[in-house]
Amino acid sequence: MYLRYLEDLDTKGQQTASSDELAHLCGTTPAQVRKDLSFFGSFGKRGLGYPVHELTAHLREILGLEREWKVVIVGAGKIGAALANYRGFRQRGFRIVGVYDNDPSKIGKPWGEAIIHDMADLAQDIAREEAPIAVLAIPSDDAQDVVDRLVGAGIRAILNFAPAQITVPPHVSLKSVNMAMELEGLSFALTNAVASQGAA
Amino acid sequence: MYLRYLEDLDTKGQQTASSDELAHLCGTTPAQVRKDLSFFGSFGKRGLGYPVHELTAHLREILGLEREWKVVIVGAGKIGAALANYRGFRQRGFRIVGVYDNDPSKIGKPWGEAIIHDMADLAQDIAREEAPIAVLAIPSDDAQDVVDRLVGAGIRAILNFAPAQITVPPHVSLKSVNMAMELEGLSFALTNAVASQGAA
DNA sequence: CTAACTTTGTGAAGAATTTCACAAGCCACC
DNA sequence: GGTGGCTTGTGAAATTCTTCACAAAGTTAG
Repeated sequence: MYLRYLEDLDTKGQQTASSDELAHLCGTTPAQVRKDLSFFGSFGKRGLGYPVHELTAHLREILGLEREWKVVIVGAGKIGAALANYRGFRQRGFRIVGVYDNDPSKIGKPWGEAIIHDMADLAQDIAREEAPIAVLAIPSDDAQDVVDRLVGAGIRAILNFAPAQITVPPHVSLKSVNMAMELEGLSFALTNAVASQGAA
Repeated sequence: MYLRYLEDLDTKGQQTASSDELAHLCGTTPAQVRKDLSFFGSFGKRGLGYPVHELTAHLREILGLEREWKVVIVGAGKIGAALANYRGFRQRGFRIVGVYDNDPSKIGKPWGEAIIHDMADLAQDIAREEAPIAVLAIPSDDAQDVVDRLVGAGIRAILNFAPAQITVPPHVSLKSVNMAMELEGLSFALTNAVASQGAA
């Protein structure tokens, strides 16, 4: 999150930013900003603040964004389409090297710049391309099954959009985004009128 | 999350579930499950566990899912399409009452079951329909602007898919989902090879 | 060069969350 | 009815996370 705002400031040409300014932008506190950043090193200059451009580079390095990551998208439905078209991925160094589906009527059809591949080829393609990241945009029922195949093919990280709980071995990283669950969280907030404001 | 698994168990016909079993399913600890549930009341039976069907109903009530929520989708792009088509919403009591865009070439076109409306009508429609929830699927640049209009029209909760930090007054609930940021989290995990497994 | 002013980095204090551990309650079986 | 085996609910302990507060270090002005 810090990176996002620092990049903004950088393009605006701002040289330095104080923890106070960053905190205000990110909706947190100056002390939190300083603690967070100090975890990775001592980037700031006392009396002046943090050097925007330099810190941006540092964070990109820490996050591993200086290299290109190959990504496969599994599932050529609406969510898959939204993800494949999303410019943010390419901009940030995530290159989509393949889109896969098991629907015969879709296989071979063009899909933006890519072509939809048969899911049967998934394993060997991952192994050959050495794509470490997969984005899962398929129905829940097949999710765990496909995950197991991905893991078997050597995938190292999965971003899961299927509304299913899936399990992976400890050496594989997993993040799940569940849109229905997010809405349910809002439903709870409305029902209980707590006005629990959340920023992210 | 507990609700999701309890529903699964319920359809499987399971009568009761222990905190141990729920913890295993959800990837947490039995003590955590008990603490969480006890926050809302005393649902379990000692020696036996939690009554699956009954607890499901309780949680649905707590989350406010017994009623129907009207939802508007703002932005008829790929992400909007994915969301509008997503069955999980309807299934869980979220009814999409309108889709809006400001692109003249899209306005009036059919969109699944609905028709794309002009964003200019957004405010009055929200007020008339009394839709309390909006899903934001538009480019970042317009996000804060549209949010302000939604708030002015009386929206009470926003689910934001635009990769922008937006602010709302305290009486409005906000959740943001940022797909690029999720991928960056995975990039960090891979780069630092911590094998930090995350379930959600 | 000095003095006044800023801002970081970080121990220590404080707050929140998670885990532990165990009494109390429930069931089943004899 | 009593006994043994489970499982919840919950104070207390342990851990983690956040905030405070201030010395150290840098900047600017004169």
